Amino acid sequence: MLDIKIVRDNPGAVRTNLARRNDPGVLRMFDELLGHDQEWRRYFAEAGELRSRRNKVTEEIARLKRQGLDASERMREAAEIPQRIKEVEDKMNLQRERMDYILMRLPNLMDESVPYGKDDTENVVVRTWGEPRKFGFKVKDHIDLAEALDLADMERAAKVSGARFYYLKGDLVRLNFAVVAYGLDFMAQRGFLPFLPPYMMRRRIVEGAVALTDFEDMIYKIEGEDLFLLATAEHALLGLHADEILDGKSLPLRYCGVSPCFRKEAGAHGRDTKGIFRVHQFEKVEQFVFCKPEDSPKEHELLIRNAEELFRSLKLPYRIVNVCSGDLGTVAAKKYDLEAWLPGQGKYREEVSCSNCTSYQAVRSNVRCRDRTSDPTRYVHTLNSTLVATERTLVAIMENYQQEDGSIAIPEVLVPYMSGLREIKRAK
RNA sequence: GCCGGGAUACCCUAGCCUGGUAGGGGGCUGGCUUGCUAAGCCCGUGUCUCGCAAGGGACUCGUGGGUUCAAAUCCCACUCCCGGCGCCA
Repeated sequence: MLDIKIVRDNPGAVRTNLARRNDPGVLRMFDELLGHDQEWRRYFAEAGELRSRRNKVTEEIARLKRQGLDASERMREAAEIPQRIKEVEDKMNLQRERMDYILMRLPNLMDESVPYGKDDTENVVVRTWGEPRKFGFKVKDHIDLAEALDLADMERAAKVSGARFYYLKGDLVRLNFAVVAYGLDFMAQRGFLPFLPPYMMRRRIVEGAVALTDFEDMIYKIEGEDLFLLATAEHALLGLHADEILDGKSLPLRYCGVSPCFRKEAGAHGRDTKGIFRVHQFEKVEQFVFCKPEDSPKEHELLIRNAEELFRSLKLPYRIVNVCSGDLGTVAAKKYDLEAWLPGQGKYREEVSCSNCTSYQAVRSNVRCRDRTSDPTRYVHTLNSTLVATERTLVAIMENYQQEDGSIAIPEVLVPYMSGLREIKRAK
């Protein structure tokens, strides 16, 4: 959510930035917002004057009564004010509701370095690491590998739970948790405090983190309760400090969360319908940072570097893209994706998404900071990045580490987390 | 799930019964004073809004309603915390 004060101070600059979204609806909403804000302030001032008068008369009544004098004339005068206050407040609240409606739907301001583009085909590659491996045999995709080695059961998952669910089996289950455990150690070594968050959250907390359009498309609701299934640990980590004023000296707060992630992904039909690349649940180790506004660009670079180091340690070739304006989404001011090379598809595919959300989530969730209690408060900046998301990373490992005999080698760094197992073969 | 107690500013706490300017302590901040392992005193300390500014005004006692000229205080609903009982991998 945009900070209304920033909007008031620089309406022209904010409008120019929003115009880069190339969405006429956004500009229309923005212009409406300015109108509602002016009206709101007018009614706000009027209500303030009325309350001021009422307070003065009320004080006078209290004074007269203390002195044992007759206050009935004053009380008659005061009696008519509450009705008028209510009328003005109703008008004021109507304007406020319309403002909030718009503010909850306007996207974040984009960073200047975001490239202009219509969709994900126009993201800009900023660097590439590693060479796609040359295979001396016919390469399989992860679906064929899983089937040949009996590492997953998609058909029975469809029977039990529907499309886009899966059973992992055998050593692939162990590899899944090896990746999580490795990721967790990796983060702890870098001073990120690990959290295992609640897997369900109230609406207020989710709304503090995501755009409302994403809400319906992505989040599972618990029937009959004000609870929603976690789509990423990011949301729960942000919610940790909702409505708090953080001590500036404690910033940056560098956290990591490990959790399952549940996603509806409505509208994604037709893409990646097979296999475990795009699914309704997976596990993820997530990086999350609360920092001072001036520090967010360098924290953003830190988070993407962490993800890169992890993928390098797994020896998975990847590239980093700077996500363009048309693919950026509502919440992030700037986003890097890490795309790993998938030999089975012959493409780089998204494994990691690393966002600088600036103050967008902090305003929605009301997270502020200050160095001294006598200083004014400021909204913090928040950043989040995948470190590693298991099912997608399993796909990358399976396809990149496949061997001519059909088995899959275990990346060196994961061997200790697999009790020394070095390759996954077909069980006898 | 049941019974009882509670939620006051950055932190702690008084006020609630009996409605009438939210008081005290700590912390932080700025200032003043005194010759010294520091102490004392004073201003400030949340949100919104009007104003170039100086400075006004409103709001804020867990949340939302209600009663009243006036609500931290009375009434209703809800949330969370603490204690006891019950249930429980």
